[in-house]
Amino acid sequence: MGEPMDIGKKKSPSISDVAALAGVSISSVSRYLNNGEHLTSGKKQSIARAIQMLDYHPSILARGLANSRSNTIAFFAGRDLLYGVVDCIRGVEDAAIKAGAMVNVVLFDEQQNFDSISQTIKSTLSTNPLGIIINQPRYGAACDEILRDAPEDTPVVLVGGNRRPGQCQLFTHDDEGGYAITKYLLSLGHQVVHHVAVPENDEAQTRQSGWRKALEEEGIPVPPPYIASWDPKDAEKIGWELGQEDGVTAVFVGNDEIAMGVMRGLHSVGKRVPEDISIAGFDDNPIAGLSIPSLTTWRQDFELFGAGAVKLILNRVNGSAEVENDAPYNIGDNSAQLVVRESTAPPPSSHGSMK
Amino acid sequence: MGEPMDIGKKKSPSISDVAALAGVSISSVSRYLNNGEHLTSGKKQSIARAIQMLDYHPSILARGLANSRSNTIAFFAGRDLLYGVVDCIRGVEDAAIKAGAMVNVVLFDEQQNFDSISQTIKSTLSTNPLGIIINQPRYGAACDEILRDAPEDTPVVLVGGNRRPGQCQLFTHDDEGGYAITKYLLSLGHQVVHHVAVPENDEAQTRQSGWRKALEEEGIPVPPPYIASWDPKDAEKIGWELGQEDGVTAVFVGNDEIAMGVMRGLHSVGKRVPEDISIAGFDDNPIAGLSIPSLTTWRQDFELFGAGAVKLILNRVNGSAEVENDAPYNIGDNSAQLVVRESTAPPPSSHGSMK
DNA sequence: CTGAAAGCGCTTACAG
DNA sequence: CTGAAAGCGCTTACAG
Repeated sequence: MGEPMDIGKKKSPSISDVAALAGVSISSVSRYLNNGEHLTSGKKQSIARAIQMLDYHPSILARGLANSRSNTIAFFAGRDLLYGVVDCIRGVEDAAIKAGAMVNVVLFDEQQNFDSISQTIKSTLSTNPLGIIINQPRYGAACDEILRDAPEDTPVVLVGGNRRPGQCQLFTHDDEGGYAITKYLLSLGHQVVHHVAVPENDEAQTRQSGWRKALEEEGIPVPPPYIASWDPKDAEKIGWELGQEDGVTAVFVGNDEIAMGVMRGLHSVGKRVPEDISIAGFDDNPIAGLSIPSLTTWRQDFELFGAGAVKLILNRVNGSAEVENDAPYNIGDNSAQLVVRESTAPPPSSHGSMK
Repeated sequence: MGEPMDIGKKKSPSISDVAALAGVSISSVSRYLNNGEHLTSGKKQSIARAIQMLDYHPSILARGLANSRSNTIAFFAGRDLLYGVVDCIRGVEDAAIKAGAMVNVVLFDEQQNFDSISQTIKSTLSTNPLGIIINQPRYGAACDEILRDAPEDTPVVLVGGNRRPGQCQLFTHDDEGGYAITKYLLSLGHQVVHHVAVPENDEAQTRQSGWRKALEEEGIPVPPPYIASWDPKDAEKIGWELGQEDGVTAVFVGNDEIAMGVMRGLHSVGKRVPEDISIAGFDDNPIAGLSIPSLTTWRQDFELFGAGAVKLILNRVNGSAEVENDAPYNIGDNSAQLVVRESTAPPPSSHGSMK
C-alpha cells in the first residue's frame, strides 16, 4: 500500500507522496513549500530530493481552497481588446510568471446582458484570486460589479479608464502625450493643430486635454475637435472633410489606426501627407511604421504597464502599499516618448497667413 | 450558530449555507447543481430560492478539487500573439463562457529557458483543466511538454502549427487561401505571381503550397519565393528588391503586415500599387483596409476557430468524439474568403511579354 | 428521492 | 523542530 512505483503514469503526485518518500509528515512538506522555516536541513534536503524525484507540483486548486487565496491574478478586460490591452496582458503574464503566479484572463462582452457578465465575474472571484486587474474599465457596470464583489482584502488595480476616486488606478501618459505631440507640431511652424479625438469620455487627463493645453499655452484659439468612432470608415470621412477645409496643415489624431483612416480620406481628395498636411497618431501601434507615409506618434510601453499592475498587487499582498488608493498613479515615466517618422513636416510655405 | 444574517458582508456563501437555508442536505444541493436529477420539485424550488437569495456561486476551486476536473479550459500560446491568436482567444472565451467554463490563458515566452516554461505548464495542469488548447505550437518543446504532462483523459486540441500525427488538430485554410489568391491574380492577366513567404516551416498545407499549386496547374514555372522575417524592415527590403526586378507584376505576400512592408519598399523605388505591381496579403488583419492602397487579402475567421476548438473539447468531455485524433480538421468553411480591395489590378499593358 | 460520511490536496493552529 | 487533526467547499459512492 503506497508503493511509489505505480505504473499508471498519469496520476500526478500529491503532497502525501512527497511526505512518504521523504519520510516526513505532510505538515513538514507544506512548511517546506511555503517558507522553509523550522526545518532541519536534513529534512529539507530529503524533501527537496523527493520533490525532485517525483517531479511534484503543488495543486493550485487545493492550495487556493485551503488558503482562501489562490495563486492567481484575475485580469478583466473588454472583449474588443483595443491596441495596448494585448501588450498589457503580456506584461501581466510575464510579471506574474516570474512571481510564480498564474493569470486568469477574463474578457467580458460589453454588449452582453449584465446578468451574464455578473455570473462570469462571480465565478472568477470564487477562485479567490490573489489580486484583480481591470483594464480600461470603460463599461462602468462591469467594473462596479467587480469592485462590489471583490473581498475587501483582495487588492484591485484599475488600468486606465475614467478616474474612480478611492481606487488604486494606473494611468497612461495620455495628457502628456497629447501635449507633447501638439507642441512638436507647433514647433514645426504650424499655426494651429487640429484634433481628431478617439471616442472616450472627455475627462481631465486625456489626449485631447493635452492637445488643448498646448494650444492654449500659445494663445491659439482651440478649434472644435472631430470625434471619431472605432470604425475606420468614419475616420476616412473625417479625413475627407479635413482635406477640404481651409487652413488645415496639421492634425493630431487620437490613435494610429484612426490616423491611417484619416490619411486615406486625405488621399482621396488629393492631399499629400506630410507635404500638404502633417498627421500624427498615438500609441505607436506596430502598424505606425508600416503605413505610407509612416506615422509620427507617441509611444507607450503597455507591457511595463501590465507589469506595474502586478507589482502593485504583489506589494499589497505583502503588506506594503506603495500607492495610496486615492492617488492616481502614472507609471514608467521613461517608457513614453515621441516617435518622429515621415508623416509630419513643416507646413507648406507659409505665405498667406490669415493674421 | 449558523445564523444566516452575519454582518461581515464579504464572506461569500457556500453550499452548506444554501443547504441550511433550503432545509436540505448538502448532497441535495450538489445534485441540484450538477444535473437536477432525483429531486422533488418542492426541494428543487426551495434550493433554487436559497441560491437566489444568497446569490450563491459554487467555488470553482472546490469543484475542481473534488472532481479532479475543473471547469476551466487552458489556452496556451506563444507570447508574441501574432495576429489571429487574439481573435482566437476571443472565440475561445466566448464559447467557454457560454458553456459555463472559464479560460486560463497562458503565454509562454518561446525565448525563455525550458525549465521555466515547464514549471508554468505543470502548474497550469495542476488545475485539472477540462481541456487544453494549444495555439500555433511553433515552439515544439513546449508543445511536447504539454502533451507529455496532460492526463490521458484530458482532451487536447492543437490550433494550427505543424501537423502532429495522432493529435486532434485544427487547421486554417492556408493552402486553400494561397491557391485562391494566386488564381485570382492570374485571372487578372498576370503572367506569373511571385510570393513572399512568412517565416514558417515549409509543410504541405501552407499559403506557399497553395500558391505553388496554382502556378503549377497553369504550367507556369514557379519562381523561388522570398522568405520574410517577422521584422517589417526586412519586408521593406524585399519590396525594394522586387521593385527593381524585371517582369514582376503581381506578388502574393504571406500576411498583411508584411505586405504593407513590401508596399513601402516598392514605394521607395517609385513603383505604384496596383498600377505597376499588384500586391495581395493574407489574414484580413483590420489594417488591411487602412493602408494606401487598401489590401486585397484572404480573410479567415479566427474567432470561429477558437470557438471550434472549445466545441471539440466539450464534445470529447461529453464522450462524443466528433473528430478523429489522426485526422486534421478544417473548420468553418464559409468563414474563409477572398477579399478584393484596391491593391490588385490587371498588369500594366502587357506589351513586351518575354515569350 | 435523500442524507451521512469519506475524500480531493493542501494549510494552519494545536500540542508536543 | 515536528506531527496529528481539523477544515477549505465541493462530489460521490453508500446506505437508507
